[in-house]
Amino acid sequence: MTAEMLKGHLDNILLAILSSAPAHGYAVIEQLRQRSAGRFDLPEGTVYPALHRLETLELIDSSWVTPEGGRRRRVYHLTANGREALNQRRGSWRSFADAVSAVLDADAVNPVHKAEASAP
Amino acid sequence: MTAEMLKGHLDNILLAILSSAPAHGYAVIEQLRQRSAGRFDLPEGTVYPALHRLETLELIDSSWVTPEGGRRRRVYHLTANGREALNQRRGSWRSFADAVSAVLDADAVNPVHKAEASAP
DNA sequence: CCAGCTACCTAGCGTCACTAGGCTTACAAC
DNA sequence: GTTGTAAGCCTAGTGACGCTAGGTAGCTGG
Repeated sequence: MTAEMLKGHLDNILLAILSSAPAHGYAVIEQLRQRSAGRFDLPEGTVYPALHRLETLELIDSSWVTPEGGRRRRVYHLTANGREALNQRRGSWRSFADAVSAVLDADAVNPVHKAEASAP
Repeated sequence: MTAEMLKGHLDNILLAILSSAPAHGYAVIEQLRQRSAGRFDLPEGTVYPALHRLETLELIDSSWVTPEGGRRRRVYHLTANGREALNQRRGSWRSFADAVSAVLDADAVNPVHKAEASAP
């Protein structure tokens, strides 16, 4: 699971996290860790800039919240645009994932039987 | 299906293509188009450098071949390392894809019923 | 007081797919 | 014969983006 793999997909999963409930950056990171069974354990330097990017794109917006006896946090929530984008991106994720799987599994579903299967 | 999505996955699908049969660059591009039902229609400027990269990593190697009445082509085929790497990468692809799907579909399996379900 | 956690931010780096261009050879049409 | 089109290969440069490394600040417990 290299770092490059995430490129182009980070925005999507961030939107997905925020679609369940508004959350601040740190919480987003924890949610991601949980929902992915520890496979996405992202550094802050990855997540914060991504959130800023999404806000610039107006797919999310933020508000500062100070919980009782806590320090202030920046809480993000999806905009209408964001929700729409998420649905769209879920579709293109499926399309992409299907395409990759199709290529990866093309003739190697069961490599042992390959010769057998492709025989006339 | 943006361009960024492919990052970190291109090598894997190229290895997969070459695992069925050796092929030259142009043929790899066509195979990819076919096996992905047109979703991967990659420019040469993407594929050739990637093939060179894989050769440097010794996951594939190449030989110049001149077919009857044709011009010479550079034909690539998997090395033992390449075949091993492919198996490994198939695993990490599944892991990655599962994680993304898990996050994407977490609470949005049926978004229409969400409000209903989360109501007190 | 200091360690450690929460919580936020950013400049710079390295990787990588893609753009845009160039080159050569086979084959068909005019 | 030359012009066009497709096959076939290559590479310098660009832009996007995740990550590293570093900083700031508040709260809690020993």
